[in-house]
Amino acid sequence: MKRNTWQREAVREALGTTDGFVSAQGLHAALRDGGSPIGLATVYRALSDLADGGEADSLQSMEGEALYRACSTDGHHHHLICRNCGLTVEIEADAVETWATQVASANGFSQPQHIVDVFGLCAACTRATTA
Amino acid sequence: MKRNTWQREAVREALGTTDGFVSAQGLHAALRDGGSPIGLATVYRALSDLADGGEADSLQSMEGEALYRACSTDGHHHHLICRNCGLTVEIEADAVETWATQVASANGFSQPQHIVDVFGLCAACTRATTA
DNA sequence: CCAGACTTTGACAATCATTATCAATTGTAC
DNA sequence: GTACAATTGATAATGATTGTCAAAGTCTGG
Ligand SMILES: [Zn+2]
Ligand SMILES: [Zn+2]
Ligand SMILES: [Zn+2]
Ligand SMILES: [Zn+2]
Repeated sequence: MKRNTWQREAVREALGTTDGFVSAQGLHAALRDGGSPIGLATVYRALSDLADGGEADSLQSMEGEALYRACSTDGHHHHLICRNCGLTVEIEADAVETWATQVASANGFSQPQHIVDVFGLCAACTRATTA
Repeated sequence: MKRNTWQREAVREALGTTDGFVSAQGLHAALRDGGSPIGLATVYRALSDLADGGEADSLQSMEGEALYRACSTDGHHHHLICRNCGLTVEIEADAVETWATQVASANGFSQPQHIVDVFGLCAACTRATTA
């Protein structure tokens, strides 16, 4: 059975108060800075569990690091992410969903999964860079 | 300036004769098995160069490994990949391209990039699994 | 054909994120 | 409370990738 520990709750809450995507390492550092003695391995495990349970979304940063986020949208969706400040916008795109399943079946593939992420510079970061 | 070495050519050729996506490690192993004394670091460097120069496409496997492939399509495109045997189909989807740029600009993002990959089981692997 | 200047190579060490270990701790059901 | 299985966390192990740097290779005049 699944137990309730303050560690798991701490991770859930820390993830909830974080705006963009965070890495396990980053969240662990934040928790430690906040005075929590939580262990790194536990943060990895908790994030993995949250992702499995659908409470968190995960993706790979362009540097190959696994990032997590507690999204407000319940269903399946994708993300538009600022590669400078991490600002994240949740996007739903039925057109992409149907396209993915269709391109898969059109080529005889079953059990399709897809990875769709858009990275860019948000308005604020664009302004800051241009200035 | 960029020099010509048999190592670079060996990597280019090995990549060309490989069907699906390969990892640096995998390509190095294949070259070694083929009798080449090429070094691992060199394979990493060569693949990275080929990717930079547009001669190879790269993506991250779902396990986080960097994979490379010499694609036949010249322009920008995406991939439909069998997660069992690695069979890869190159797919072009203008609809997805325009969607990505539009969703970015609609949210004030500039310099959009996107990652779009579809994974699944190819017809042969689907049959093998079901049988 | 050189020589010199500059690149590239490759064995090896160093990084760095992530996972495995495993004894000690802690939730939970009765 | 007791018993017992799940969880934790310090630490070691893993595994891909990158850094190092001396030795070897490549190219370009002369
Ligand atoms: Zn930004
Ligand atoms: Zn989707
Ligand atoms: Zn297959
Ligand atoms: Zn595209």
